[in-house]
Parts: sequence; C-alpha cells; structure tokens
Amino acid sequence: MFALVDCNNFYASCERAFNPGLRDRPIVVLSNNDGCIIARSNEAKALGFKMGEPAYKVKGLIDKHQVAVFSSNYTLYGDMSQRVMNCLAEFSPDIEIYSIDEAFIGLKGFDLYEMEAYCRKIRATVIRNTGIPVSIGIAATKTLAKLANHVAKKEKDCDGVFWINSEEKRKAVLERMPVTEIWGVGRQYARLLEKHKLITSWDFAEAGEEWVRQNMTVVGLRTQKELRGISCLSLEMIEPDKKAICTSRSFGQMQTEAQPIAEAVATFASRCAAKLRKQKSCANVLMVFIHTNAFRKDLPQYARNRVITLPVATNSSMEFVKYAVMAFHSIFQEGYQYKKAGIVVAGIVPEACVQSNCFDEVERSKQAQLMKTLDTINNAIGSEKVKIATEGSGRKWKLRQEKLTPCYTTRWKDIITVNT
DNA sequence: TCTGGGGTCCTAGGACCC
DNA sequence: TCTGGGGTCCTAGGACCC
Repeated sequence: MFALVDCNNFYASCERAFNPGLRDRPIVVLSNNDGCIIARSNEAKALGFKMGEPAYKVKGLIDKHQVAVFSSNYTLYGDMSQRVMNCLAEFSPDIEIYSIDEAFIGLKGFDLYEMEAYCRKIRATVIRNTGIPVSIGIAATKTLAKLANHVAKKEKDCDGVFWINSEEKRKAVLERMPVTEIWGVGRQYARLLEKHKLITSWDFAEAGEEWVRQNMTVVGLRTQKELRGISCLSLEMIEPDKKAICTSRSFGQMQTEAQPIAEAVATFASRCAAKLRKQKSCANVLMVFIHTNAFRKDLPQYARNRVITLPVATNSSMEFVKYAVMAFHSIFQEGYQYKKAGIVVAGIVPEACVQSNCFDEVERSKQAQLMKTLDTINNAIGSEKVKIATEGSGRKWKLRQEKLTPCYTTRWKDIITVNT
C-alpha cells in the first residue's frame, strides 16, 4: 500500500499559517514577476479564480471580493516544505518526496486495520507541527493513491483521508472520476480518450491494452495497469541527479540595453553552476536564450539561443559566466525590448567522472577550491553575498514582487512577533 | 501596463558502424 | 533478374508532471 500525502493549496496555506487574519478569506498566490495565479485557497477557487490565469485579467474580481494577493515567496515555501517532509519522515522510513508539496509513503508492514488510523494521525501531526493542512490518499498503486487523494480532498465526510481498500471501492472511485483527473493523462490524452468515448477512469482502465499501447506508448499502458491495481511504479527514495538544469527569469521591466541582460545571464549561469555543485556534478553543454515578450503583438519580436560545448565539463561559476556572456553577446541584437533570458546546462556527469583533456589549460583544482570557499561563505552569511563581478549589482532586470511576505522562518529580522 | 519556472520520459527518424 | 542483417547514438518533437 502507498499513501500519497498532499498539502492543501500549499502556497496559500503557507501564507495563512503565519497570518491568522487570512482564515476563511480568499487567497491567491502569484507566479514570479506577479504574473499568473498559481495557488488559490478554497475560497478563491469557489469564487472562480483559475489556475494559471494572468492576474491583471481578474483584477476586478480580486478587488470586488477583497482577495488577499501574494507574490510567491519560495524561500518561505521551500522551508515550510522541508518542515512538512521532516514531520512525515518521523512516521515511515519509506518516503519519496515527489514535489514541493507532495510525498509518497510506503506502508509496508502495517496491518490493514491500523493503516487508516495511522494516516489520520499523520494528518493531525502535520497540521499541529507546521500549520499546513494535508490530505492523504491510500491505495495499492501510486496512481490509485493519487486518485484516492483527490477523493480525500473533495469529499468533506472523508475528513482528509481516503482509502481504496476493496475492489468495489476501486470501481466506484474510477467510475465517477473523469479521465482528466488521472495522473499521467494530460490535455492531449484526455482529448484523445474522449474522442474514443472513454470518459471515466473506469472506461480507460477497461480499454484494450493494445490500443492503449499504440496510442499512449508504454507510459500510458503503465498508467492503465496501475489503475487496475497492478503496481508498476515503485517508491523512489533516492533523488536521482538532474540531467538538465535550467535557470531563467522574466524581467520585471523590458530591457533594451545589452549590459543589464548580460548581468542577468551571468547571474543565471552562476546559479546553474551552484546547482551543479550541490549535486556534485559537472556539465559540458551550455545554452543561453533570450527573447522579447511574445504576448506583445504590437512590438517587433526576437528570440534566439546559442548552444556551447565546453572542452571539459565543469561546475565553476567563473567558467560558465565567461562562456555564457560570450554566447549572449553573439546573439544579442539592438532594437528590441527583451523580456526574458535563461541558461540551460546539460551533458551532466558526476564530478568524479569528468573526462579530462590533454590540452586543458584551466587550473581545475584551484577553481574547485575557490568554488568551495565561495559556497561556504555564501551558505554562512547569505546567498550570493560573494559573486562574480560580471553579475553586476544594479539588477535593473529584477523581478516584480510587490506583495512579498517576510521570510518568517529563515531570516532573523523577519521573525514573527506575537503580542500577548 | 501587466501573461512563471522548473523538470522527465518515449518515439521516430536519420546518420553512422560492421 | 537480382538488392542483407544486425546494431548504436543523437536529435527533435510531443506527451506528461509539479
């Protein structure tokens, strides 16, 4: 049996946890640059706010219902996530952290009778220790646990926990769940299934295997088996190394000059390098991209990228910054209003397996020592306190974050004050 | 005026090898 | 009239996830 623990409206709940005045109020949390709605409290969902909707389009609705609006505060959400996960880890050694707000828990060794009670205890403990409400779905496969979680969230009398513990229950859940709710069925597959009169999850689970294989590849077939109760996906308790790492941002304001964008590109390159060092990897492929605002049909558009292959895989910020800025200048053109830039690194290998090059002139051990020192300092006194000069200090391109809450849990000067 | 930022996996087709 | 049989690697594109 698997349990899927999923935080309810996670970002909105994080904001609410530190501000009791938000209880029962509609809350929306915006994406980076205060662009789209990416999290909603139940009250906001009920008012009709949609996931991914641009905030400016619903400004009227926001004002009308006095909705509490927040810029996303990933420092806060990341730390709250860790607290929730730490709490879950107390309950089972078998835990897969699936995303910032979800974890699968292996329930091996629990007898069937105590399983549901155990999950209710998990739920009560998480909310007591962190202030974050969670829902828990329990079933024989991960895909069914996802659906069970859905039921736990939607149906009030479940009280946050739902267990698919019999064939009858499995059938009942699948029959009333549209295929759009299945983990692994997105927009395109949902359309395809609908076209073939497969409307409910039950219809899909009972469809011909050969047809599923042909139209939805082996991935779809696996999903179908999981819905039938045959477990194909196991608990992934060790996080695999990333195969590609990306750092990109939209700019708070459109940029026309090369210099500020070059500084942004240098900053993103440096962050990619830091992410590589964190997973003890190096990379030898680097891509830089820049583009204008594609939504602005009234402005001339420009988008380009450049891929560079380095002679030796590296995770040195200095090397990445150097190559990234060079690549940027080779694609930058005057006369456009740029909205976004980014860096992708690929060709990732473990630090210990880097293929060296007999013509290499870089002093790698010195660079490594320098990066280690840089990471140590920044971990101790704050991220990016020491950086490469090319990254600049003006930050003309910085994010728009007009509704940012304090970092209650990670910054001393932001710590919460309680009046008694 | 304002529209996010990360990732994964699978398949088909082309280039190449013996 | 006849035209092999077996592979690997890489990339682009399309699906999906949070």
